[in-house]
Amino acid sequence: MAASLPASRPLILWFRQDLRLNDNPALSAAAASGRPVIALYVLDTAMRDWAMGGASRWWLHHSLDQLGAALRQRYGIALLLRRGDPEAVVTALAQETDARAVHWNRCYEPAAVARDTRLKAALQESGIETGSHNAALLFEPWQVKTQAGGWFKVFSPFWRACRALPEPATPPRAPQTLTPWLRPLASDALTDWGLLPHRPDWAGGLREAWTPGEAGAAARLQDFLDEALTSYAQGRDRPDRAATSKLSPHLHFGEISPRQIWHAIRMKVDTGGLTVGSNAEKFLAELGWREFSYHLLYHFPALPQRSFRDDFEAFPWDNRPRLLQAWQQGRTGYPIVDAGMRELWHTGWMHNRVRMIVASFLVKHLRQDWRQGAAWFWDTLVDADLANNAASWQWVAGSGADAAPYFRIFNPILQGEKFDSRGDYVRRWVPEIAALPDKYIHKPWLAPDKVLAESGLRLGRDYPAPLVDHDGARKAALAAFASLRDDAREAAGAG
DNA sequence: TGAAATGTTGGGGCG
DNA sequence: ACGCCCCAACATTTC
Repeated sequence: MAASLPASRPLILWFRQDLRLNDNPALSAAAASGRPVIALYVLDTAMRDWAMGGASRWWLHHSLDQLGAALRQRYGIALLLRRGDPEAVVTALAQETDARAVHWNRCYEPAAVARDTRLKAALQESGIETGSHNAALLFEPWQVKTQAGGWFKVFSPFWRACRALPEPATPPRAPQTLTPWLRPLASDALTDWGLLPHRPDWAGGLREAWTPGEAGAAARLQDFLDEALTSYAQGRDRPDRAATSKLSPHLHFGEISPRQIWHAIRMKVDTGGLTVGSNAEKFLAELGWREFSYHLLYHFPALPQRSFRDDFEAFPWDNRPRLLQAWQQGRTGYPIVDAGMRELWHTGWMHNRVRMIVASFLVKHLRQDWRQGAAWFWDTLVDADLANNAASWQWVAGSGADAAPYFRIFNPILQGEKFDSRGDYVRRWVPEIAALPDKYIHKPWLAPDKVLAESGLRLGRDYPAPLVDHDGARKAALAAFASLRDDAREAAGAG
């Protein structure tokens, strides 16, 4: 009877990286409160480090568009859009509307944690109730502990510990009703935020490749379950096949939760038997790597800026913008590397196997600082995610937790021949060498003149000669690594 | 979630 | 027939 008194003070439901209605604990809490709800998204224009990159902004625009439509259709609630320093915007809105409570789902980036902690204290100080919920992770970073009570620095024991915890709860569906707050509020228009590229509009490839939003995420998951899961363990390494889930950007923006994925997989395994089982295990472990990245970032907040292994701070990087730029533009002369970089530029995404290859190439063959690579990925990936990006780059560089040892240097030719054996992937993204026979598709510079001529390819003109020699670059990288070790030994000896 | 260098073995060509 | 050498093919070690 008293549940929806018009005079009841409102609850602010603050959307952040949880742009969905289903399995959204903050939204469920808002519904359960019975209070009128103000749905808010704040564009953070005050952020200094790690402001959203171009590809992410494109995605955000469409995801907010979808969320706004869903809120309106389902609940008759408008998504209020404001920009500025989120702390100030939320505080001001709470005062403006005499809000009784503010609810949100947690973010785990160090700056967001600090901000939310301050905001929570300030709101409570003014007698406003706050609620923060977990919508983004299977397990909270502080929940997973070693025997000794510390945090994990190695993946396998981390994931084992996760699996020993109670399974994540079954994700609830979106609540039936939310009570709208009827007083009109000034809102920005989404188009005013300039999130979409213009002059030039480089987003054509993104539009072809993606459907941002909760419905798009659900469709993507269903497609993966139907088409790719049963051969995931093998197929996931093949960039020439559509064998991965491509859920990463949806996960980043919270259009789907890892809990929803976990349970969808579980249902599939229960009905599908063993062939699904081992593949599902492999896929769940990928969710595990995501959890591990968040675990690392939470407990080592400098992860995006600083090498996890201290000795790596002394690594003799070869700071040469020309090399970095050739890598960014996909003009290294190594087809598998260039294909990956061009896929990234065109679609805002790159196959995971190829990410490892291009990252290894930048850090080891070109000896450019992993932070340069991380910054480029940050700007160009639609799934750019601070925890995943920092942890993964450090993993490849060898500077991270449980990282690949530095001497593990991918051979871009062998990797290409192994995982893109017929060259389909390379031909798609590096069309100028498409006419080369399979034998030379991953090493055009070894093709005899006759073959080059028949393929209509002038090496060094139509397609670059290799930027560096593989064997020489490999040896140089190993030497640089050795110098790091010697420095450490010397320092220890001197100390 | 590598690759290259080095070591070992065994079949077969050949004098 | 026998020993020698060559060199795949595979295993181990090293970076």
